[in-house]
Amino acid sequence: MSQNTDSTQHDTVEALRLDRQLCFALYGAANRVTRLYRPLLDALGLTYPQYLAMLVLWEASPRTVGALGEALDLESSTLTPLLKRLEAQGLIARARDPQDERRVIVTLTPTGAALRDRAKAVPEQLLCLLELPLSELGDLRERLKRLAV
Amino acid sequence: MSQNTDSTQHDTVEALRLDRQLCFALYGAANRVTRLYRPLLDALGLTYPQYLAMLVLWEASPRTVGALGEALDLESSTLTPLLKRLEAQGLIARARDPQDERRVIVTLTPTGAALRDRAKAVPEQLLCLLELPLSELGDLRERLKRLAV
DNA sequence: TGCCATTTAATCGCGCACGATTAAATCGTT
DNA sequence: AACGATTTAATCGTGCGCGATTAAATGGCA
Repeated sequence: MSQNTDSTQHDTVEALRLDRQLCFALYGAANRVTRLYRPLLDALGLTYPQYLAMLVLWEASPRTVGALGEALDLESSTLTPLLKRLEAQGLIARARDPQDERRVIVTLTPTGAALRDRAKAVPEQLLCLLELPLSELGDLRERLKRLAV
Repeated sequence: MSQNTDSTQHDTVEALRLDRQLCFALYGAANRVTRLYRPLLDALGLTYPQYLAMLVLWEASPRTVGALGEALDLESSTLTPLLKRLEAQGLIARARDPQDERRVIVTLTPTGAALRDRAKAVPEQLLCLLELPLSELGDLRERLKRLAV
């Protein structure tokens, strides 16, 4: 019985340690990468989530808030304030869709579209900071995309 | 020249798209995993970062705030309020180190230590939700740990 | 001993991130 | 046409996460 108890306790220790490593690795990596982006994005006046929103808009500009939320996997409770800040910076415009007044259409302003030129150096700069071989990058990305669909 | 311009523009598009995929995959995966933990941790009355702090404390209980911050890679500006909430729940105690009044020592209360029993089911539950083969898990963890040291 | 540099947490302000709720517009069905 | 269900953003409250600053204790050195 003493052996049984030991084994159970050992399993608990192992399970919790494993869990710590798994989830913590993801949590820590995300925090570290955000910190890595900060100095690069400061120059553009963007936060990391704002940069992500701009990346999505640079690919296709007039988008509804809902479509942005789908692309970024974010709720309107997160997006609405973020978009208001981008609007206050003059990078985007927000307007109700005349066809369907429930929707809000987000459009890049000329300033917002122009920011793309200054942003194009960011990916390479970040890659340098990451010190991750390009070969591993694609593989890691695919694994993460599949994680917790 | 037109070809040169096209090629440059194409590179920019590609770089920004790649960047979006790389950083976004990490960002999205971290958000999704946090959302996945939420219902499991609600039962324990913990948030995900609070759970991480408890995992660290369950491994070694009297720890300074600084040591916790090192283990979790978090600043005191994040940890102090989080620890105050754990203290308010009766899971930990915070006290100045008599040997060095600058330090604050964090100790598990009996309640906090006992919570470990109820938490031991969490890793397995999460693994089920993740639907990630165990074989991939360790590999992913190692890659993430190396990411952006 | 006295004094300046360093260490350590705490505080403050800002910007996410989310669940729950609300409000308005649209849709469907009768 | 009417009215209940659904869709869509916005709002609210809570809890991070961080950089910058502050305050207190300690250490080191003349």
